[in-house]
Amino acid sequence: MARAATTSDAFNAVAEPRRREILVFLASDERQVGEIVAAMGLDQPSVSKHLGVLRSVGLVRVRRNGRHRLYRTNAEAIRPLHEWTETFERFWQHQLQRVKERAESQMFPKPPSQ
Amino acid sequence: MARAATTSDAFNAVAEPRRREILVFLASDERQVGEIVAAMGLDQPSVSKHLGVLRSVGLVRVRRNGRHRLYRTNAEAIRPLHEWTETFERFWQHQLQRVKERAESQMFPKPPSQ
DNA sequence: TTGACATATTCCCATATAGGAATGTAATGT
DNA sequence: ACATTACATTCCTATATGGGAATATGTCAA
Repeated sequence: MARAATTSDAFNAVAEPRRREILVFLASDERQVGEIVAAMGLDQPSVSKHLGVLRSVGLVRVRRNGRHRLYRTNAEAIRPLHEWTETFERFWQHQLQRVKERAESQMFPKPPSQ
Repeated sequence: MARAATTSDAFNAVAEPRRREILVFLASDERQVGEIVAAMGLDQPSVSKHLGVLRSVGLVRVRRNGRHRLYRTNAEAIRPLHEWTETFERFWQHQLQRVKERAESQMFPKPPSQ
């Protein structure tokens, strides 16, 4: 079997770095495609294709305005990723704790027991 | 150009759902490959290959013990994903706020101005 | 040494890319 | 109607995939 499609879910869609950039760029304001092209330094068809992927998994919303199309990030669609990563939060806190404790025991070594 | 390698970063590595399952499974305890195989219902070479991808981006750590290898999730490596998604948190909160306000204005419609 | 066990690696193949180039389509102004 | 602007879509190709099957590697036990 091949790799799952980029359009299969948000995890696959955001694996591409340019798509992450686009999502950040569109997070605060609506933008037309031309603005995204200018900001990303990609050519227009590439941007349109990335937007197509993002649209197909609900990561962006479009609105037509004359001959322009206004895209905006749909932050809600990023929540599942946030929540998945959050399940590991307590573990990396434990790991940091261990690192910290080891560092402190280097600075203030405990006397050998006995 | 083709899609970036699954081994190129954590974003690409976790795009595969079985790898996400493995990471969850290995989050709390060390496990040997055989246990992962049993838990995932994949066959052994597939699991080894997934572990190889996860290892190459630092998402898991291995320790050898006799003929076994003990894998464990390195939660620290998931933090960058968490932090990236976190940049959108305030936006989805705004969006929810707007949805909430619209729902409330349906229940308690404002009188038309003028 | 030989065999059994645990895991990794290699080879195979259908499939999906991302970008580049070219072309299609829809809306506007004149 | 026609040219122009703003996007989307299609075609192309090198490349990486994930699973299955087979095989290699490494470790222990007798």
